[in-house]
Amino acid sequence: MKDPRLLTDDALANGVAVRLERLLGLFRRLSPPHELSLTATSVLATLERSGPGRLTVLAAREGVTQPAMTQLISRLEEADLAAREPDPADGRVVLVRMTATGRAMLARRREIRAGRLAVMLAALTPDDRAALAAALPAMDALASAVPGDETLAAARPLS
Amino acid sequence: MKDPRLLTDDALANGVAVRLERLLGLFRRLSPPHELSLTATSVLATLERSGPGRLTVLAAREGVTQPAMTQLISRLEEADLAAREPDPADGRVVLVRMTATGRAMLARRREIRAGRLAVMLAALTPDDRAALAAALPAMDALASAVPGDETLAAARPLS
DNA sequence: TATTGTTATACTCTATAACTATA
DNA sequence: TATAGTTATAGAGTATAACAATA
Repeated sequence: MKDPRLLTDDALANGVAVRLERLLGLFRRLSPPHELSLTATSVLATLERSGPGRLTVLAAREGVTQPAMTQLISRLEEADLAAREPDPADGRVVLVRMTATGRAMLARRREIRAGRLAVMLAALTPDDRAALAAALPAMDALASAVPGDETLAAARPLS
Repeated sequence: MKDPRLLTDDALANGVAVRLERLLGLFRRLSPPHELSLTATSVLATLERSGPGRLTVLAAREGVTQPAMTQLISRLEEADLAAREPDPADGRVVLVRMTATGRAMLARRREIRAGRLAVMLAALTPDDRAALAAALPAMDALASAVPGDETLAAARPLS
């Protein structure tokens, strides 16, 4: 332990896990209230980031069952936030895509959240803000390291 | 914008919000599956951090209604994770506290989560790990800036 | 016969409204 | 009369099991 800036892997994991737990609570309070479930929001975000995908793949990614995803997509479809499309190559498959309305709603929610977060960030010290800014790429790397985070089209339904 | 390390407040807020959104998904997948609801976990964590508190205050903090909290506490009590106590000073009040079992369960969940996170952190570059370690105090400051994050005993039921 | 998705049914969690007990 | 909490009832969201359609 020659370099005090570096923690052991275990200590860092504990530290990050604890902060994520607390920031999760913060995030929930920052988010516009329950017009949309947490999973629904996550599915829309996935569709926006990775493009249209199979229902089975979406279910595996969100950690819910296939029937649950069927119903969730039905609800999103009813609200005009997502849409089902047939797969020309395989008649059994349903491809789920995001609608323009869904994209707009996601953008609006993010705007509200960012606005509230900006108020809180303004209360931090400049050093803290700089540290957060410097950690953004690392957060991206961490989020991208999630197994199964390829494009939806390529991903398989989990072995 | 003389210093490239510093973003505008709005850009930083957007950046942090986007990362929190993605890391939230990561965190959900890292957590041991649904033996305990997200709100239940959050309540236990709050009780551990801030000590015993009123049911009304807990409800306000978690953003759920008072009846929902009544039922949640009943479930936690049945599982021996939390306990109700009367308030000697006011016969209407119920004080909720955490049990030793609840504390142990929370610790076990964190251990599992940290273990899984350690694997993912090991895949990052040393620079990324250092950036995350350097941002931990800022994350604490951010989480502590949440309005109503005083001790539960002092907090009021939200005006 | 295996795979993709849907339907049927039950359980958990939360909300709103009505109620009880204490201040 | 106001406040703290509970009970009653309804709805959203999820899981498991059984089913239909395509490969």
